Amino acid sequence: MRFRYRYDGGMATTMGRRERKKAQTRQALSQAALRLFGEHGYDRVTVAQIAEEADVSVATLFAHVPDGKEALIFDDGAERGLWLVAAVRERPPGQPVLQALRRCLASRGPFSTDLPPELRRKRDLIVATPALREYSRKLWIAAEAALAEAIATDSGRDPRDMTVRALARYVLEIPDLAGAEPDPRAALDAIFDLLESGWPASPRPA
Amino acid sequence: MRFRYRYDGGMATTMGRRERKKAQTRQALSQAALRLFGEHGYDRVTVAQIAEEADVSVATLFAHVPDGKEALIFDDGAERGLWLVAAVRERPPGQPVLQALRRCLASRGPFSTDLPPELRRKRDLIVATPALREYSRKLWIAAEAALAEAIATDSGRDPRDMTVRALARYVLEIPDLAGAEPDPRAALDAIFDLLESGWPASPRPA
DNA sequence: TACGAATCCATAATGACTATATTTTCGTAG
DNA sequence: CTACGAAAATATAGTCATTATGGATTCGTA
Repeated sequence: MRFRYRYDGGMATTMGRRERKKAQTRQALSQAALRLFGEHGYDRVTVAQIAEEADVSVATLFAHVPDGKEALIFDDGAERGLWLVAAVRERPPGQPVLQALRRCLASRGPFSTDLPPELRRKRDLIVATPALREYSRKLWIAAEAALAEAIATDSGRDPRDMTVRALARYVLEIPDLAGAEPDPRAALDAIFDLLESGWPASPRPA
Repeated sequence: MRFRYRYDGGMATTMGRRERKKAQTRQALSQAALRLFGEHGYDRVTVAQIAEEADVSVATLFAHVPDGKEALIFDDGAERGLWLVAAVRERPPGQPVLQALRRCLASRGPFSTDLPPELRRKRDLIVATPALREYSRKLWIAAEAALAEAIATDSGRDPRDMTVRALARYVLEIPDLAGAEPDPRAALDAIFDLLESGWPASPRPA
Protein backbone atom coordinates (compact mmCIF):
# COMPACT_ATOMS: atom_id res chain seq x y z
CA MET A 1 0.00 0.00 0.00
CA ARG A 2 2.94 2.35 0.51
CA PHE A 3 4.29 4.48 -2.32
CA ARG A 4 1.29 3.83 -4.55
CA TYR A 5 1.31 7.48 -5.59
CA ARG A 6 5.00 8.23 -5.60
CA TYR A 7 6.37 10.18 -8.58
CA ASP A 8 7.74 7.76 -11.11
CA GLY A 9 9.21 9.88 -13.83
CA GLY A 10 6.27 10.76 -16.00
CA MET A 11 4.69 7.32 -16.04
CA ALA A 12 1.12 7.10 -14.88
CA THR A 13 1.42 7.37 -11.12
CA THR A 14 -1.45 5.03 -10.39
CA MET A 15 0.29 1.91 -11.64
CA GLY A 16 1.28 -0.73 -9.15
CA ARG A 17 4.52 -2.63 -9.36
CA ARG A 18 2.82 -5.16 -11.60
CA GLU A 19 1.77 -2.81 -14.37
CA ARG A 20 4.97 -0.87 -14.00
CA LYS A 21 7.04 -3.98 -14.64
CA LYS A 22 4.80 -4.84 -17.53
CA ALA A 23 5.39 -1.48 -19.18
CA GLN A 24 9.11 -1.79 -18.46
CA THR A 25 9.33 -5.16 -20.13
CA ARG A 26 7.35 -3.95 -23.12
CA GLN A 27 9.72 -1.04 -23.51
CA ALA A 28 12.77 -3.22 -23.07
CA LEU A 29 11.50 -5.42 -25.88
CA SER A 30 10.81 -2.44 -28.09
CA GLN A 31 14.26 -0.99 -27.52
CA ALA A 32 16.04 -4.31 -27.95
CA ALA A 33 14.20 -4.93 -31.20
CA LEU A 34 14.85 -1.44 -32.52
CA ARG A 35 18.54 -1.67 -31.75
CA LEU A 36 19.00 -5.12 -33.26
CA PHE A 37 16.93 -4.29 -36.34
CA GLY A 38 18.95 -1.16 -36.93
CA GLU A 39 22.20 -2.98 -36.42
CA HIS A 40 21.70 -6.17 -38.43
CA GLY A 41 18.57 -5.60 -40.51
CA TYR A 42 15.05 -6.76 -39.81
CA ASP A 43 15.12 -10.22 -41.34
CA ARG A 44 18.48 -11.18 -39.94
CA VAL A 45 17.28 -10.78 -36.38
CA THR A 46 15.28 -13.59 -34.77
CA VAL A 47 12.68 -13.12 -32.08
CA ALA A 48 14.79 -15.41 -29.91
CA GLN A 49 17.64 -12.90 -30.10
CA ILE A 50 15.33 -10.07 -29.16
CA ALA A 51 13.93 -12.00 -26.22
CA GLU A 52 17.47 -12.81 -25.13
CA GLU A 53 18.51 -9.17 -25.42
CA ALA A 54 15.54 -8.09 -23.30
CA ASP A 55 16.19 -10.94 -20.88
CA VAL A 56 12.81 -12.63 -21.17
CA SER A 57 11.68 -15.92 -22.63
CA VAL A 58 10.29 -16.15 -26.13
CA ALA A 59 6.89 -17.10 -24.72
CA THR A 60 6.91 -13.93 -22.65
CA LEU A 61 7.79 -11.89 -25.69
CA PHE A 62 4.71 -13.11 -27.48
CA ALA A 63 2.61 -12.56 -24.39
CA HIS A 64 3.61 -8.89 -24.51
CA VAL A 65 3.40 -8.47 -28.28
CA PRO A 66 0.75 -10.87 -29.58
CA ASP A 67 0.75 -9.27 -33.02
CA GLY A 68 4.19 -10.64 -33.74
CA LYS A 69 7.64 -9.58 -34.76
CA GLU A 70 6.72 -6.48 -36.74
CA ALA A 71 4.63 -5.08 -33.90
CA LEU A 72 7.64 -5.05 -31.57
CA ILE A 73 8.78 -1.54 -32.41
CA PHE A 74 5.29 -0.03 -32.60
CA ASP A 75 4.21 0.76 -29.07
CA ASP A 76 1.46 3.12 -30.24
CA GLY A 77 -0.81 0.89 -32.28
CA ALA A 78 -4.26 2.24 -31.50
CA GLU A 79 -3.51 5.91 -30.90
CA ARG A 80 -2.81 6.76 -34.51
CA GLY A 81 -6.43 6.65 -35.51
CA LEU A 82 -7.57 8.56 -32.46
CA TRP A 83 -5.48 11.56 -33.44
CA LEU A 84 -7.23 11.83 -36.79
CA VAL A 85 -10.70 11.27 -35.40
CA ALA A 86 -10.05 13.94 -32.78
CA ALA A 87 -8.71 16.26 -35.48
CA VAL A 88 -12.01 16.00 -37.32
CA ARG A 89 -14.21 16.34 -34.27
CA GLU A 90 -12.37 19.12 -32.51
CA ARG A 91 -11.33 21.28 -35.42
CA PRO A 92 -12.06 25.00 -35.23
CA PRO A 93 -15.30 26.27 -36.76
CA GLY A 94 -15.08 27.24 -40.40
CA GLN A 95 -12.39 24.70 -41.18
CA PRO A 96 -13.09 22.03 -43.80
CA VAL A 97 -12.58 18.39 -42.85
CA LEU A 98 -9.71 17.76 -45.22
CA GLN A 99 -7.81 20.75 -43.97
CA ALA A 100 -8.00 19.47 -40.41
CA LEU A 101 -6.77 16.08 -41.52
CA ARG A 102 -3.99 17.62 -43.56
CA ARG A 103 -2.72 19.61 -40.61
CA CYS A 104 -2.96 16.66 -38.28
CA LEU A 105 -1.04 14.34 -40.56
CA ALA A 106 1.53 17.02 -41.28
CA SER A 107 2.51 17.16 -37.65
CA ARG A 108 2.59 13.40 -37.01
CA GLY A 109 4.14 10.36 -38.57
CA PRO A 110 6.88 10.73 -41.11
CA PHE A 111 5.96 14.33 -41.90
CA SER A 112 7.08 16.27 -38.88
CA THR A 113 10.26 18.21 -39.52
CA ASP A 114 13.28 18.25 -37.20
CA LEU A 115 12.58 14.85 -35.72
CA PRO A 116 15.01 13.80 -32.98
CA PRO A 117 17.73 11.61 -34.51
CA GLU A 118 16.54 8.58 -32.60
CA LEU A 119 13.10 8.76 -34.18
CA ARG A 120 14.55 9.64 -37.53
CA ARG A 121 16.52 6.42 -37.54
CA LYS A 122 13.40 4.53 -36.58
CA ARG A 123 11.43 6.10 -39.39
CA ASP A 124 14.15 5.30 -41.92
CA LEU A 125 14.22 1.71 -40.75
CA ILE A 126 10.47 1.37 -41.19
CA VAL A 127 10.44 2.97 -44.62
CA ALA A 128 13.31 0.78 -45.79
CA THR A 129 11.89 -2.51 -44.47
CA PRO A 130 8.93 -3.88 -46.43
CA ALA A 131 7.52 -5.93 -43.56
CA LEU A 132 7.61 -2.97 -41.17
CA ARG A 133 6.24 -0.59 -43.74
CA GLU A 134 3.34 -2.88 -44.45
CA TYR A 135 2.59 -3.27 -40.79
CA SER A 136 2.71 0.47 -40.27
CA ARG A 137 0.21 0.91 -43.06
CA LYS A 138 -1.98 -1.74 -41.46
CA LEU A 139 -2.02 0.24 -38.26
CA TRP A 140 -3.21 3.33 -40.09
CA ILE A 141 -5.83 1.46 -42.11
CA ALA A 142 -7.19 -0.09 -38.92
CA ALA A 143 -8.66 3.31 -38.15
CA GLU A 144 -10.68 3.38 -41.36
CA ALA A 145 -14.05 2.63 -39.78
CA ALA A 146 -13.57 5.14 -36.98
CA LEU A 147 -12.43 7.88 -39.32
CA ALA A 148 -15.26 7.17 -41.73
CA GLU A 149 -17.67 7.41 -38.84
CA ALA A 150 -16.28 10.79 -37.85
CA ILE A 151 -16.41 12.12 -41.39
CA ALA A 152 -19.91 10.81 -41.94
CA THR A 153 -21.21 12.37 -38.75
CA ASP A 154 -19.62 15.64 -39.71
CA SER A 155 -20.99 15.77 -43.24
CA GLY A 156 -24.40 14.34 -42.45
CA ARG A 157 -23.93 11.23 -44.55
CA ASP A 158 -24.34 7.58 -43.80
CA PRO A 159 -21.23 6.05 -42.19
CA ARG A 160 -21.38 3.19 -44.69
CA ASP A 161 -21.51 5.53 -47.68
CA MET A 162 -18.81 4.29 -50.02
CA THR A 163 -17.62 7.80 -50.79
CA VAL A 164 -16.98 8.39 -47.11
CA ARG A 165 -15.20 5.10 -46.62
CA ALA A 166 -13.07 5.70 -49.68
CA LEU A 167 -12.08 9.13 -48.48
CA ALA A 168 -11.10 7.73 -45.10
CA ARG A 169 -9.07 4.98 -46.72
CA TYR A 170 -7.35 7.39 -49.06
CA VAL A 171 -6.37 9.71 -46.24
CA LEU A 172 -5.02 6.80 -44.21
CA GLU A 173 -3.03 5.61 -47.17
CA ILE A 174 -1.09 8.85 -47.33
CA PRO A 175 1.66 8.03 -44.82
CA ASP A 176 2.64 4.92 -46.77
CA LEU A 177 2.31 6.72 -50.06
CA ALA A 178 4.21 9.90 -49.24
CA GLY A 179 6.40 8.77 -46.36
CA ALA A 180 9.22 7.57 -48.57
CA GLU A 181 9.36 10.68 -50.75
CA PRO A 182 12.38 12.98 -50.65
CA ASP A 183 10.11 15.84 -49.58
CA PRO A 184 7.28 14.24 -47.61
CA ARG A 185 5.59 17.54 -46.82
CA ALA A 186 5.29 18.57 -50.45
CA ALA A 187 4.03 15.09 -51.29
CA LEU A 188 1.45 15.31 -48.55
CA ASP A 189 0.17 18.61 -49.88
CA ALA A 190 0.01 17.32 -53.44
CA ILE A 191 -2.12 14.37 -52.39
CA PHE A 192 -4.50 16.47 -50.32
CA ASP A 193 -4.89 18.85 -53.24
CA LEU A 194 -5.86 15.87 -55.36
CA LEU A 195 -8.41 14.73 -52.80
CA GLU A 196 -9.91 18.19 -52.56
CA SER A 197 -10.12 19.03 -56.23
CA GLY A 198 -10.17 15.68 -58.00
CA TRP A 199 -8.30 14.72 -61.13
CA PRO A 200 -8.83 17.11 -64.06
CA ALA A 201 -10.75 15.21 -66.73
CA SER A 202 -8.69 16.23 -69.70
CA PRO A 203 -10.08 14.17 -72.57
CA ARG A 204 -7.66 12.46 -74.91
CA PRO A 205 -6.86 14.50 -77.99
CA ALA A 206 -7.81 12.89 -81.28
CA MET B 1 9.92 -33.61 -83.21
CA ARG B 2 6.56 -35.03 -84.17
CA PHE B 3 3.36 -33.39 -82.99
CA ARG B 4 5.08 -30.19 -81.96
CA TYR B 5 2.31 -28.23 -83.60
CA ARG B 6 -0.68 -30.42 -82.90
CA TYR B 7 -3.82 -28.71 -81.61
CA ASP B 8 -3.86 -28.90 -77.83
CA GLY B 9 -7.09 -27.28 -76.81
CA GLY B 10 -6.26 -23.61 -76.80
CA MET B 11 -2.91 -23.87 -75.09
CA ALA B 12 0.05 -22.36 -76.85
CA THR B 13 0.87 -24.90 -79.50
CA THR B 14 4.59 -24.29 -79.44
CA MET B 15 5.16 -25.75 -75.97
CA GLY B 16 7.17 -28.90 -75.67
CA ARG B 17 6.31 -31.66 -73.27
CA ARG B 18 8.34 -29.95 -70.60
CA GLU B 19 6.45 -26.67 -70.54
CA ARG B 20 3.20 -28.48 -71.04
CA LYS B 21 3.77 -30.58 -67.95
CA LYS B 22 4.80 -27.48 -66.09
CA ALA B 23 1.56 -25.70 -66.91
CA GLN B 24 -0.40 -28.84 -66.04
CA THR B 25 1.20 -29.10 -62.65
CA ARG B 26 0.66 -25.43 -61.96
CA GLN B 27 -2.99 -25.78 -62.78
CA ALA B 28 -3.35 -28.94 -60.72
CA LEU B 29 -1.92 -27.07 -57.75
CA SER B 30 -4.25 -24.14 -58.31
CA GLN B 31 -7.30 -26.35 -58.53
CA ALA B 32 -6.33 -28.47 -55.56
CA ALA B 33 -5.74 -25.36 -53.46
CA LEU B 34 -9.00 -23.75 -54.52
CA ARG B 35 -11.00 -26.84 -53.74
CA LEU B 36 -9.41 -27.45 -50.36
CA PHE B 37 -9.61 -23.78 -49.36
CA GLY B 38 -13.26 -23.68 -50.29
CA GLU B 39 -13.97 -26.89 -48.45
CA HIS B 40 -12.11 -26.41 -45.18
CA GLY B 41 -11.11 -22.74 -45.06
CA TYR B 42 -7.80 -21.19 -45.96
CA ASP B 43 -5.97 -21.49 -42.64
CA ARG B 44 -7.05 -25.03 -41.96
CA VAL B 45 -5.39 -26.31 -45.10
CA THR B 46 -1.65 -26.95 -45.11
CA VAL B 47 0.59 -26.70 -48.13
CA ALA B 48 1.48 -30.33 -47.52
CA GLN B 49 -2.15 -31.29 -48.06
CA ILE B 50 -2.30 -29.28 -51.26
CA ALA B 51 0.88 -30.87 -52.56
CA GLU B 52 -0.50 -34.28 -51.69
CA GLU B 53 -3.77 -33.52 -53.46
CA ALA B 54 -1.90 -32.40 -56.57
CA ASP B 55 0.41 -35.41 -56.27
CA VAL B 56 3.67 -33.50 -56.07
CA SER B 57 6.20 -32.98 -53.30
CA VAL B 58 6.15 -29.88 -51.14
CA ALA B 59 9.48 -28.81 -52.63
CA THR B 60 7.96 -28.98 -56.09
CA LEU B 61 4.98 -26.95 -54.96
CA PHE B 62 7.26 -24.13 -53.90
CA ALA B 63 9.25 -24.45 -57.09
CA HIS B 64 6.06 -23.75 -59.03
CA VAL B 65 4.67 -21.08 -56.71
CA PRO B 66 7.63 -19.27 -55.12
CA ASP B 67 5.41 -16.53 -53.72
CA GLY B 68 3.89 -18.93 -51.25
CA LYS B 69 0.59 -20.29 -50.09
CA GLU B 70 -1.57 -17.29 -50.95
CA ALA B 71 -0.28 -17.15 -54.52
CA LEU B 72 -1.50 -20.68 -55.22
CA ILE B 73 -4.93 -19.68 -56.48
CA PHE B 74 -3.76 -16.62 -58.42
CA ASP B 75 -2.48 -17.80 -61.76
CA ASP B 76 -2.70 -14.33 -63.28
CA GLY B 77 -0.30 -12.27 -61.20
CA ALA B 78 1.20 -9.86 -63.69
CA GLU B 79 -1.64 -9.46 -66.17
CA ARG B 80 -3.86 -7.37 -63.92
CA GLY B 81 -1.74 -4.27 -64.29
CA LEU B 82 -1.35 -4.71 -68.03
CA TRP B 83 -5.10 -4.45 -68.56
CA LEU B 84 -5.23 -1.06 -66.91
CA VAL B 85 -2.16 0.28 -68.65
CA ALA B 86 -3.59 -0.87 -71.97
CA ALA B 87 -6.93 0.71 -71.09
CA VAL B 88 -5.20 4.07 -70.66
CA ARG B 89 -3.03 3.80 -73.76
CA GLU B 90 -5.58 2.40 -76.17
CA ARG B 91 -8.68 4.30 -75.12
CA PRO B 92 -10.74 6.00 -77.83
CA PRO B 93 -9.99 9.66 -78.59
CA GLY B 94 -11.97 12.14 -76.55
CA GLN B 95 -12.23 9.87 -73.52
CA PRO B 96 -10.74 11.03 -70.20
CA VAL B 97 -8.25 8.79 -68.42
CA LEU B 98 -10.44 8.08 -65.45
CA GLN B 99 -13.33 7.03 -67.59
CA ALA B 100 -11.18 4.47 -69.38
CA LEU B 101 -9.99 3.10 -66.06
CA ARG B 102 -13.50 3.03 -64.70
CA ARG B 103 -14.75 1.00 -67.62
CA CYS B 104 -11.81 -1.34 -67.52
CA LEU B 105 -12.18 -2.07 -63.81
CA ALA B 106 -15.93 -2.44 -64.17
CA SER B 107 -15.48 -5.37 -66.52
CA ARG B 108 -12.75 -7.14 -64.58
CA GLY B 109 -12.13 -8.33 -61.09
CA PRO B 110 -14.98 -8.51 -58.63
CA PHE B 111 -17.13 -6.09 -60.61
CA SER B 112 -18.24 -8.06 -63.63
CA THR B 113 -21.84 -9.16 -63.36
CA ASP B 114 -23.08 -12.70 -64.07
CA LEU B 115 -19.80 -14.35 -63.24
CA PRO B 116 -19.76 -18.13 -63.75
CA PRO B 117 -20.50 -19.83 -60.41
CA GLU B 118 -17.02 -21.28 -60.24
CA LEU B 119 -15.42 -17.86 -60.36
CA ARG B 120 -18.04 -16.42 -58.06
CA ARG B 121 -17.10 -18.94 -55.39
CA LYS B 122 -13.47 -18.06 -55.89
CA ARG B 123 -14.18 -14.36 -55.50
CA ASP B 124 -16.20 -14.94 -52.34
CA LEU B 125 -13.39 -17.01 -50.89
CA ILE B 126 -10.86 -14.27 -51.56
CA VAL B 127 -13.04 -11.52 -50.15
CA ALA B 128 -13.78 -13.53 -47.03
CA THR B 129 -10.16 -14.56 -46.34
CA PRO B 130 -7.91 -11.77 -45.04
CA ALA B 131 -4.67 -13.33 -46.23
CA LEU B 132 -6.01 -13.86 -49.74
CA ARG B 133 -7.59 -10.44 -49.87
CA GLU B 134 -4.33 -8.82 -48.86
CA TYR B 135 -2.41 -10.74 -51.44
CA SER B 136 -4.90 -9.82 -54.12
CA ARG B 137 -4.48 -6.18 -53.21
CA LYS B 138 -0.72 -6.61 -53.39
CA LEU B 139 -1.03 -7.90 -56.93
CA TRP B 140 -2.98 -4.81 -57.94
CA ILE B 141 -0.65 -2.41 -56.18
CA ALA B 142 2.33 -4.02 -57.89
CA ALA B 143 1.17 -2.27 -61.05
CA GLU B 144 1.41 1.16 -59.47
CA ALA B 145 4.60 2.24 -61.19
CA ALA B 146 3.45 1.05 -64.61
CA LEU B 147 0.06 2.70 -64.30
CA ALA B 148 1.62 5.93 -63.04
CA GLU B 149 3.93 5.87 -66.01
CA ALA B 150 1.00 5.50 -68.40
CA ILE B 151 -0.98 8.28 -66.76
CA ALA B 152 2.04 10.57 -66.67
CA THR B 153 2.81 10.03 -70.31
CA ASP B 154 -0.78 10.71 -71.18
CA SER B 155 -1.13 13.90 -69.19
CA GLY B 156 2.31 15.27 -69.95
CA ARG B 157 3.48 15.16 -66.35
CA ASP B 158 6.53 13.67 -64.73
CA PRO B 159 6.09 9.96 -63.92
CA ARG B 160 7.36 10.60 -60.42
CA ASP B 161 4.87 13.40 -59.79
CA MET B 162 3.24 12.56 -56.49
CA THR B 163 -0.20 13.47 -57.77
CA VAL B 164 0.13 10.93 -60.54
CA ARG B 165 1.44 8.21 -58.25
CA ALA B 166 -1.33 8.87 -55.76
CA LEU B 167 -3.98 8.66 -58.45
CA ALA B 168 -2.55 5.36 -59.67
CA ARG B 169 -2.48 4.00 -56.14
CA TYR B 170 -6.00 5.14 -55.44
CA VAL B 171 -7.35 3.51 -58.59
CA LEU B 172 -5.56 0.27 -57.78
CA GLU B 173 -6.97 0.33 -54.28
CA ILE B 174 -10.51 0.23 -55.59
CA PRO B 175 -10.92 -3.53 -55.97
CA ASP B 176 -10.02 -4.09 -52.34
CA LEU B 177 -12.11 -1.17 -51.22
CA ALA B 178 -15.29 -1.85 -53.20
CA GLY B 179 -14.99 -5.57 -53.84
CA ALA B 180 -16.70 -6.56 -50.60
CA GLU B 181 -19.65 -4.18 -50.97
CA PRO B 182 -23.17 -5.54 -51.50
CA ASP B 183 -23.31 -3.62 -54.78
CA PRO B 184 -19.74 -3.46 -56.11
CA ARG B 185 -20.70 -1.61 -59.27
CA ALA B 186 -22.37 1.24 -57.42
CA ALA B 187 -19.41 1.41 -55.04
CA LEU B 188 -17.01 1.55 -57.96
CA ASP B 189 -18.90 4.44 -59.49
CA ALA B 190 -19.05 6.32 -56.21
CA ILE B 191 -15.29 6.09 -55.78
CA PHE B 192 -14.54 7.18 -59.33
CA ASP B 193 -16.86 10.13 -58.88
CA LEU B 194 -14.86 11.08 -55.82
CA LEU B 195 -11.60 10.83 -57.73
CA GLU B 196 -12.95 12.94 -60.56
CA SER B 197 -14.57 15.69 -58.53
CA GLY B 198 -12.79 15.65 -55.19
CA TRP B 199 -14.32 15.97 -51.76
CA PRO B 200 -16.58 19.02 -51.35
CA ALA B 201 -14.87 21.33 -48.87
CA SER B 202 -17.86 22.12 -46.74
CA PRO B 203 -16.46 24.16 -43.85
CA ARG B 204 -17.57 23.33 -40.35
CA PRO B 205 -20.49 25.44 -39.18
CA ALA B 206 -19.82 27.59 -36.13
C1' DT C 1 22.73 -42.33 -78.11
C1' DA C 2 24.71 -39.23 -74.99
C1' DC C 3 25.17 -35.03 -72.60
C1' DG C 4 23.63 -30.81 -70.15
C1' DA C 5 19.90 -28.58 -68.17
C1' DA C 6 15.65 -28.49 -65.98
C1' DT C 7 12.77 -30.80 -62.78
C1' DC C 8 11.61 -33.52 -59.09
C1' DC C 9 12.08 -35.58 -54.71
C1' DA C 10 13.30 -36.81 -49.77
C1' DT C 11 15.34 -34.89 -46.03
C1' DA C 12 16.65 -31.69 -42.83
C1' DA C 13 16.96 -27.23 -41.30
C1' DT C 14 15.26 -22.40 -39.86
C1' DG C 15 12.19 -19.42 -37.76
C1' DA C 16 7.67 -17.54 -36.40
C1' DC C 17 4.17 -18.63 -33.70
C1' DT C 18 0.89 -21.65 -30.46
C1' DA C 19 -0.37 -24.87 -26.68
C1' DT C 20 0.33 -26.70 -22.27
C1' DA C 21 1.59 -27.47 -17.89
C1' DT C 22 4.47 -25.74 -14.08
C1' DT C 23 6.42 -22.26 -11.30
C1' DT C 24 7.11 -17.53 -9.72
C1' DT C 25 5.47 -12.99 -8.43
C1' DC C 26 2.16 -9.68 -7.00
C1' DG C 27 -1.99 -7.66 -4.84
C1' DT C 28 -4.81 -8.04 -1.15
C1' DA C 29 -7.79 -9.83 2.34
C1' DG C 30 -7.61 -11.77 6.75
C1' DC D 1 2.67 -10.81 8.64
C1' DT D 2 0.60 -14.63 6.11
C1' DA D 3 -1.91 -17.07 2.98
C1' DC D 4 -4.54 -17.34 -1.12
C1' DG D 5 -6.00 -16.40 -5.98
C1' DA D 6 -4.86 -13.99 -10.16
C1' DA D 7 -1.50 -12.52 -13.31
C1' DA D 8 2.77 -13.26 -15.44
C1' DA D 9 6.93 -15.87 -16.69
C1' DT D 10 9.01 -20.09 -17.95
C1' DA D 11 10.42 -24.44 -20.19
C1' DT D 12 9.04 -27.60 -23.39
C1' DA D 13 7.15 -29.43 -27.28
C1' DG D 14 4.58 -28.89 -31.35
C1' DT D 15 2.70 -26.89 -35.96
C1' DC D 16 3.42 -24.79 -40.13
C1' DA D 17 5.44 -22.14 -43.97
C1' DT D 18 9.50 -21.65 -46.29
C1' DT D 19 14.43 -22.48 -47.63
C1' DA D 20 18.63 -25.27 -48.41
C1' DT D 21 20.96 -29.40 -49.96
C1' DG D 22 22.13 -33.17 -52.64
C1' DG D 23 20.88 -36.92 -55.34
C1' DA D 24 17.84 -39.02 -58.85
C1' DT D 25 14.94 -38.50 -63.12
C1' DT D 26 13.32 -36.60 -67.21
C1' DC D 27 13.64 -33.78 -71.28
C1' DG D 28 15.50 -31.33 -75.28
C1' DT D 29 18.84 -31.59 -78.43
C1' DA D 30 23.09 -32.38 -80.75
